[in-house]
Amino acid sequence: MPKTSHKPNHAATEGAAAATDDVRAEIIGFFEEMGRSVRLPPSFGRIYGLLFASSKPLAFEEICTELHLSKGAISQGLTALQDLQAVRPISIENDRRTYFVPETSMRRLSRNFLKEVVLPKLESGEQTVKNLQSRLSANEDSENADSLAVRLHSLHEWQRKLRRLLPWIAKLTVPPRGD
Amino acid sequence: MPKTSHKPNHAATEGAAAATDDVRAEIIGFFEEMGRSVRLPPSFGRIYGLLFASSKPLAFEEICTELHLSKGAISQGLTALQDLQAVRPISIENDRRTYFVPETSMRRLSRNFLKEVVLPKLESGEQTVKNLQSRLSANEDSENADSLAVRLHSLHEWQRKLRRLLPWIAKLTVPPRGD
DNA sequence: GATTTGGTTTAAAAAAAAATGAACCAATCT
DNA sequence: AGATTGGTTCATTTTTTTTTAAACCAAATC
Repeated sequence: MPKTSHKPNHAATEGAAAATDDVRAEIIGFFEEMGRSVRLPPSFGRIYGLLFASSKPLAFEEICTELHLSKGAISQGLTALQDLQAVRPISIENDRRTYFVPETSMRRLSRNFLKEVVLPKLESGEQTVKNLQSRLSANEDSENADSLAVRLHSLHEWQRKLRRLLPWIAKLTVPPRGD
Repeated sequence: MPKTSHKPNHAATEGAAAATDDVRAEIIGFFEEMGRSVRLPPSFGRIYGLLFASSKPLAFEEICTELHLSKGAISQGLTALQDLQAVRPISIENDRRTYFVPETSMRRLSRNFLKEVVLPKLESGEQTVKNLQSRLSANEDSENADSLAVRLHSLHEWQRKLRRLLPWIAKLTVPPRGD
């Protein structure tokens, strides 16, 4: 099989398939960019994009060759995406390889992301702020301790609000009567 | 004046000031990390953090020396932060230098951020998806065109929902009755 | 039990992002 | 006018991140 990425197809559907390949490339780019904005390496986004654009599960090897990426990159990418529950491995009869399908529910994707990456960061931030506040009140003396206390308080408020809002973001839903 | 970063202070407040400096360093680190998670270079977050931790406006030069960063870095950082409206320049009587103060309202900060960075990205994404959908329906033939159409549709829905939710995120408020 | 297949781990190379520092500019001061 | 101050720009260097590729492992096959 040649390495060039177009699939074999009838003469009749040839042009259309090429167009579809175009679309697929653009979807891959789209998810690369999406991932980028939440600090995933390009390869991770591209892997997800390829799976998203594919109508059937893909095996490790296929992903490698389609994306022209090394086995190492794919392995790392798939592991991370599984951790985020953005892709799921499935096994297929009489085939030793594991295939992968994308999580396509945007709702579940965002819920997992918030839970796995945003929430931990928020929690550690809350801890830091609490810690700073108590350290600050411990030595109540410096000229600017007061203004700092005010600012830390607003930070604390903000964290509280964000935490309350998080579930709604996860669902990407505006609550009843919220319209 | 020595380059070491502790300020001159009375013997009585010496220990406390050191502790306050500690707190300040940690705040700087906190914002460095915050910035990082929205893809700002470390220096940008640190500049904001320094201003946030300071009770009075700081001049360009002071920022340089406090953070041990080059003039170039500070200049770029301040420009970007001003674009995001995360810091504001102020002028002071009989002083040629411009001083800077942080925007401390977390609400305004998040509003600006969403408007300046999230919304544009969302809009360009919407455009891409629309474009892909029409290109896909143009050649209605490929075996997997259907499943792709379904997926693109869910992507579209997601964008629509996110757009509706954005204002609530900007305000970091759970909508009325949303509790 | 040797070999092939499917995949992981990791040191090293490549690429990308960030910081530096020197040249530069525009006000102000002498 | 010349020098100084406050700051910007941008080519170069440094640091960090990402990818590669080679060594490795475990399960299945010969």
